[in-house]
Amino acid sequence: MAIPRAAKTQRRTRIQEEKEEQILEAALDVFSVSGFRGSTIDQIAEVAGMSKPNLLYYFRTKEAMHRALIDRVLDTWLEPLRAFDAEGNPESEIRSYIRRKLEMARDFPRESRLFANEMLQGAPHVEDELKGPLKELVDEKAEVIRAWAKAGKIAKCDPYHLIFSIWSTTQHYADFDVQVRAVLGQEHAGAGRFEDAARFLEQLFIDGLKVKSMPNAS
Amino acid sequence: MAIPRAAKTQRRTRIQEEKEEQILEAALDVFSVSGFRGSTIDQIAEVAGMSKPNLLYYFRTKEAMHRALIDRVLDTWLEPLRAFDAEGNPESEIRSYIRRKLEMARDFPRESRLFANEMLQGAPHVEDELKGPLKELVDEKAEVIRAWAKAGKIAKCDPYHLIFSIWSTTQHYADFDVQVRAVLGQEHAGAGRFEDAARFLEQLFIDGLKVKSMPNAS
DNA sequence: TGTAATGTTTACCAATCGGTCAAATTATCG
DNA sequence: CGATAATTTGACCGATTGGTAAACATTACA
Repeated sequence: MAIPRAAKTQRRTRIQEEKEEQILEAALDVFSVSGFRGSTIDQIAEVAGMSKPNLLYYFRTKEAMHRALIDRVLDTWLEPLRAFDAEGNPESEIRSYIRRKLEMARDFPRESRLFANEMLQGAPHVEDELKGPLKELVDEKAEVIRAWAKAGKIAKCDPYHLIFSIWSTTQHYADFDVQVRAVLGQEHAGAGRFEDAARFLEQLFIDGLKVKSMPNAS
Repeated sequence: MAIPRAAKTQRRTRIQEEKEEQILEAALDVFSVSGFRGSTIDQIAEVAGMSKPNLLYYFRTKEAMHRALIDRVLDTWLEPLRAFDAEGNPESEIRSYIRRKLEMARDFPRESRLFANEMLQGAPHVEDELKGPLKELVDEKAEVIRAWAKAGKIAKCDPYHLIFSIWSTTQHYADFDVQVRAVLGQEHAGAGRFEDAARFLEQLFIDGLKVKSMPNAS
C-alpha cells in the first residue's frame, strides 16, 4: 500500500528526498530542451536512471513533475532581482545585476531555457506567478529605478523596459547559446564569451543611462 | 498515381501553391508555440482545415513541413540585418535597425517564436544555416560596426555582442510576450508597449554607443 | 527478527503518434 | 464528353505516449 509522497508519517524519507531530487534534475535536463509538450516521461526516466512507474510513484503526473520543477526553480531565478537595492549606488547596482544575471545564464542555462520554453508556449503553467509575485516584484524595483531617474542619478527612462532589456540580453546567452556559438565561431565561442558579453553590456547600460547635461536634438 | 509535389508537368499547380501555403501557415501557428517535438501533424491538419493524409500528400513528413517553413521564413527574418548599410550614418542605421526588428517582433511574432523554439532545442534543424549564411552575414556587418568604432563614429565596443543585444532586446517582445504583458499589467500592456520599447531601446543604444571624449575610470 | 510501510519493477492499457494505402473524388484538357 | 492526372479522405498500421495494476523487493522500526 504505497502512498506516493508524504506518506502516513507526514515526514519525507531520506529516499524520497534523494529520488525526488534525482527526478527533478533529470526533468530539468529534458523539459529545458523540449518544453513540456515535447518531453516524455520515458526520456526523463532514462536520464534519471530509473523506471517510468518509479517516477510516477513520486510524481503522479507529468504535469506534477513540471509544476514541482517550476516552483523549485522560480525562487532561485528571481533572486538577483530581489537583491536589487534601493539604497545602493545606481551604477553599481545595475552593473552587479547584469553581472549576476549573466552568471546565471552561464551557470544555470537549463533553468533559463525552462522558463523560455514556458514563455514561448504562452505560459500555460505559470501565468498566475507572472501576474502575481513576479509583477509585484518588478513593480517594486521599477519604482526604485524611477526614483533614481527622478533624482537625476540616471537618465530618465522607462524602468520596465530597462528591466526587460537586462533580462533579454543576459538570458540570450543561455537561451540562444547555439546561435551565439555558431556566430562567434570556434575562435571566440570559448568560455571568454561571457566576459566579453559582460564588458559590452556593462558599457552599454552604464553609458546608456548616464544623465545627459546637454541634450542634443536628433 | 499521384506524385506528391512537382508532378509530371514539373510546374506547380495553382492548387499546390494554395494548399502548401495554407499548410505552412497552419504549421507556423503550431510549431511556433510547441516546437518541433511538441507539435503534431494532427494539430496542424486541424488548424489548416484539412485531413492528415492530405498534409502528407504535400509534405512527405513532419520534418519536411518544418524544413520548408524554416527555409521560407529565414530569408524574411534576416532582411533587416541585410539592410544594415555601411555607407549610412551609424546612429540612424542602428536606430532604424532597432525599429525594424521591433516591428517584426510586433508583426511576425510567430516567426520569432519559431526560431526561438529551434534555438532552445539546440538548433537540430538549422545548425548549418547558423554556421554558414548567418555567420557570414553577421561577420560582414560586424566588420562595418568595427570600422565605425575605429573611425570614432561610435564608441568602441564588441560588434558581435552589440548585434546580439539588439536581437535579444527586440525579439524579447515577441518571444516573451506573455511575460511582458503580465508584468506591464492591463494598463500598460496595450499596443503602446512597442512604442515605449522603441523609445527606450533607441535611447539606450544611441546614448550607450556615443563616443566618450572623457573616459572615466571605474 | 518480524512485519508493516515504503520503494521498485514487469506487464499492461487505451489514446495518440507519424505515416501508409487504396479507394473515392475532383480538376484538367483534348 | 471522356479519360487521365491530381487531389482528398477513411481506414488502418506499428510505435510511442501518459498512466495503471499488482507483484515483488527493500527499508524502517518495534
